[in-house]
Amino acid sequence: MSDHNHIQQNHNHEHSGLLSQLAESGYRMTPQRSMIVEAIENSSNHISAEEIYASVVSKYRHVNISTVYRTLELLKEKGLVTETNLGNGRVSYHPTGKGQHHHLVCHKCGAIIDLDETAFIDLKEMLRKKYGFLADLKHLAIFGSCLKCNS
Amino acid sequence: MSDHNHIQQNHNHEHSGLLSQLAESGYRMTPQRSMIVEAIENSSNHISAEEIYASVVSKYRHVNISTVYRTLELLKEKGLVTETNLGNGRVSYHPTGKGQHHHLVCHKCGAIIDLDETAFIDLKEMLRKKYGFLADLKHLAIFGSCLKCNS
DNA sequence: TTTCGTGCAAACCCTTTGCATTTGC
DNA sequence: GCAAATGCAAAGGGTTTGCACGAAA
Repeated sequence: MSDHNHIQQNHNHEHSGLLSQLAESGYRMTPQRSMIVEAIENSSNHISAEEIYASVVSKYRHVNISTVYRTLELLKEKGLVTETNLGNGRVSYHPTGKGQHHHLVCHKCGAIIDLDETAFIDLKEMLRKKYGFLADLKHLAIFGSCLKCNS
Repeated sequence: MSDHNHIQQNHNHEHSGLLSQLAESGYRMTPQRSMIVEAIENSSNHISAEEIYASVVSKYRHVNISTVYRTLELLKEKGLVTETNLGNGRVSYHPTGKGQHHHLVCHKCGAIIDLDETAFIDLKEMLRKKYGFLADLKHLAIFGSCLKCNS
């Protein structure tokens, strides 16, 4: 469920972008990091820590989920992935370089509708002008009910 | 910290509004519920489960936090309180009857700026028209950095 | 070889649940 | 008196941490 709305492709085929950027920052190249990064880059859209773990473990059984969390921590610090709270205590990750987008999360059917990054330009501008607040709209998820569910 | 932006008052002084509404729904009146509801209604703005618990326990030592969670569950079901995720894995509660508002959360200093419920009317309308999505904007928190922090 | 990264297990935080007891009505 | 609410303690889910071992540079 909730994946039929993800129509975003991977137009950007530089090999292991995130991985090479980690390496350039002086971090070591390990098979685990390589697989974790691959899972993130191959995900159609956003992917949770558990999903990354599942993907990696299906290749190498001996990977531990704490390594996934530690790698995500690194990637976040370096600004290479963006974290989005999609509700239900679930946090998802997305490579920053793939472009930002926003989420409309239907609390009835669980569908996630993606909006491109320009969708909230007006909102952002309003908040800046009125409140001097620089909204970090890489992270925005709005909850509600979708077209199908509020018929 | 983060409380200096809460300048909202309790203009609505009917005695124990939430409590009487619970009673009208057939639920029993207990000292625990009364204290929990009081803590919510007296909070300047939004209050977490732990904060409610702390407030109640300071009066009657024998209250248990599970009772707080169970009462919040009831109040949510009845639509008497609104739940807002202010980040940091912490969820806050607010009496629905006090009027809705939105939050700008500064991830640098932790300040929470309140916006009144009309602030996102345009946004809501845009989402409805463009996507048929009925945004539930009782819950909205936007993260970013505030005027003081992005000087 | 030496520092960094990993696996493992245990701890963590917040929230939920099962069950026996107490309480409101 | 009886159903509903509570306290307690234990479990749950997702995430983090300490530590000794293993692997990258």
